[in-house]
Amino acid sequence: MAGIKDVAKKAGVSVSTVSNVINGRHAKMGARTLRRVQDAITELNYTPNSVARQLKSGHTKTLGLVVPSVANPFWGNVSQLIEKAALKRGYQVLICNAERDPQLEATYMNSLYGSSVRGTILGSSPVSFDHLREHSEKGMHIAAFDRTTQGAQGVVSCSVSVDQALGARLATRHLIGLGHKRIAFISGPIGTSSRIARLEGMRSELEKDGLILEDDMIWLGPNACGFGDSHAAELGRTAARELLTQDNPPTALFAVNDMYAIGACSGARELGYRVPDDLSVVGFDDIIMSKVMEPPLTTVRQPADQMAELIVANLIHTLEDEDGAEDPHVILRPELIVRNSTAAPKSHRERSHRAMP
Amino acid sequence: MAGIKDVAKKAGVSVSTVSNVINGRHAKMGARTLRRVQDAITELNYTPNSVARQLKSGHTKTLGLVVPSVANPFWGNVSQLIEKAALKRGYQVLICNAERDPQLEATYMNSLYGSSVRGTILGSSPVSFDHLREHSEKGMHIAAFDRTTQGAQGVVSCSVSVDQALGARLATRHLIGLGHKRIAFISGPIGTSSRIARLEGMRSELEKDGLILEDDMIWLGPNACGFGDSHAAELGRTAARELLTQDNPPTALFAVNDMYAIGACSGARELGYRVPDDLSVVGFDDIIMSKVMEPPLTTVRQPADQMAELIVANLIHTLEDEDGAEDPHVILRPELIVRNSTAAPKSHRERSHRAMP
DNA sequence: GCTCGTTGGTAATACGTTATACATACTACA
DNA sequence: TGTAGTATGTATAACGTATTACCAACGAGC
Repeated sequence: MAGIKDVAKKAGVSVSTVSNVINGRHAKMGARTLRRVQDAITELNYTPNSVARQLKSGHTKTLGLVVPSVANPFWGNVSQLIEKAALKRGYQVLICNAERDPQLEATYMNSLYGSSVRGTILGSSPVSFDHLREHSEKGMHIAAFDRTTQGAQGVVSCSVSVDQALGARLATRHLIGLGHKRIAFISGPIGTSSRIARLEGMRSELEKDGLILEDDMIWLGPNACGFGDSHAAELGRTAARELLTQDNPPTALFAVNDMYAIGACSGARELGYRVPDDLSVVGFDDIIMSKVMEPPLTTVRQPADQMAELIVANLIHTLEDEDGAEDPHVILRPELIVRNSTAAPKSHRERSHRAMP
Repeated sequence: MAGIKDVAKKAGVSVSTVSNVINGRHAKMGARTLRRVQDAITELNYTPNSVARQLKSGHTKTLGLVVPSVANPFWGNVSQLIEKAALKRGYQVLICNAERDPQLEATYMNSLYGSSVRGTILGSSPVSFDHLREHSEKGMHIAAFDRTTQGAQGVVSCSVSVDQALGARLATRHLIGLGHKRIAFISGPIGTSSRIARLEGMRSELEKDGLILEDDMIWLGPNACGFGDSHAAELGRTAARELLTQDNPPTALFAVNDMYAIGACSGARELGYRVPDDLSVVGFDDIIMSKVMEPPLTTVRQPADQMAELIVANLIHTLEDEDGAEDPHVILRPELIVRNSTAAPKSHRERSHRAMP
């Protein structure tokens, strides 16, 4: 309610002087005047209106962050890490839950652009970037998080991601090493580039051993379902039930992320399967929950804190310097964390036993 | 980059005319002019600058949301529900992770106020509202979520919460009914009103049966620790380890929320305890994970979706109508969800067994 | 022919802040 | 005394939009 003018009037100085005080330009200012202005500010409980401020300056110290949904613990965690990294550099962040919906993403992007945001971080999103091209052309800097930038030339200014295919290969290799031959992949709708990469990584690793990823070993959720991430665990549960009740069920599951994996464990248990004795499960992400659940989940870790730091640093760099980040496209190595949800398949163990004595 | 002026120039009309088109006031406007303006808008790829718009109109259709941390799945979920409820009514929401820190809360509140936000929803926060009084006086409408409004007269305009003490009593009664006598309470730093209410609810229910909540049955985390919610599971794990290794350990745990409960289960297992055979655990919130973990967690459900709807509706109502919401302070009933993490204590079962035959 | 209302549009101003350029008063020095 | 130099402030034009008041043209009714 109180504006800079009110402060000026109360202190008996000009608006400009108050502005100078606010912005720390009181180097060459009378001590008495400075004092009076400060008193007036506290007395009127004055807060500068940043809307007006940014209208003037043309840009905000604000980053957009578009994620599938903060209800998914992975993205909730990432959001917080990104916010912290941004805050450290004097930037705020606007979080948007786009539910992997291109339409929604575009809407949010428009709204961000209208709020003078000129840099936004895009969490795992649809393969195509076409719906965002116009924003990029208008001057929005887009940073891709957790996805390749394939098909995004010119619209994405920087990116940070784990090598998705490698992560999938590590998981698959681990399962193959344990003796599994029939391994299923479970995921929701596979419309995003990171999910495709994980599926293909798994397929290619299997093929190295002459194994083939059959169609009945790929579970991609109900057709055309627009579920956000809130239902991931639920879907994982359904996936396990359907896969395990079919003829010739898998002995191991590779889930596209930890929430699906956790749900799958639950679904398997309901059918009387024990994890890992009767079924091995590998996840992706290494969310906090994975360490703490029963059994602790074998999973592929994404170094979320490091990724958050990098993406924020790079985006701000491209925003502030004209010449862009020195290394705009970072790909990190994921790490396989072996815990207790994986073991040799039953048949294999029995064979080994017989062979042993 | 393209402003309303550019559109006007391109269409050969005045700025005001374009403004009229944008805001749907083209009722009595020449079809040809309208057409030209619309063409110019799409051609220039024009997006209205909402910063300028709100500077003019003085207020934004934006709500603040201050939560401990979206990295906690409960708050992540709540945030998404609140965002959805707000969007439905044409409002955006700004999410802030304040880590239960009064200082940070005040900082965020200032920043929100400076962004012309005049209504914010405050997730479980410190007991005292003193640090927010000044904002309330400046005209910020504050809605309390998941907490009582005690000590908040005049600063909070509406609130939605579950009856925290009742929830704790339901949980405690359930454990007492199973035969537990030595029940521990685990929580992080107990600086928030909802946590105090849960602790006191438990204490009072125990006393109904002549049971006393000893000091060594209350675990409140490391002294003066400023942890946000990211570490809740970790803390729960530590809690269980410390409580179970002391003399005369508890037979049941009531955790202040599900994340602590899940962590506690993990910690107990590491010590060789089986849940629920050797130790019963009850949580609070009923996050998605609770249903899906092993064993499924007995917990006190907060109807998060309903709460989100109510708080948003009430806050917007007080914002738009001068006379405030008709029922500004809603207290809902929590519900005990009995799953598989609770059972009769061992001693009790043995006694029963001996008595049986 | 005159006023009046209607239709389709324009011009000007305000919103709260910042930045630029300029004004004053005082000091130092020739 | 005049000139330059140096502190210390101030006036004012943007920023992009929304609103208010206003204007022109054109019939219609008197």
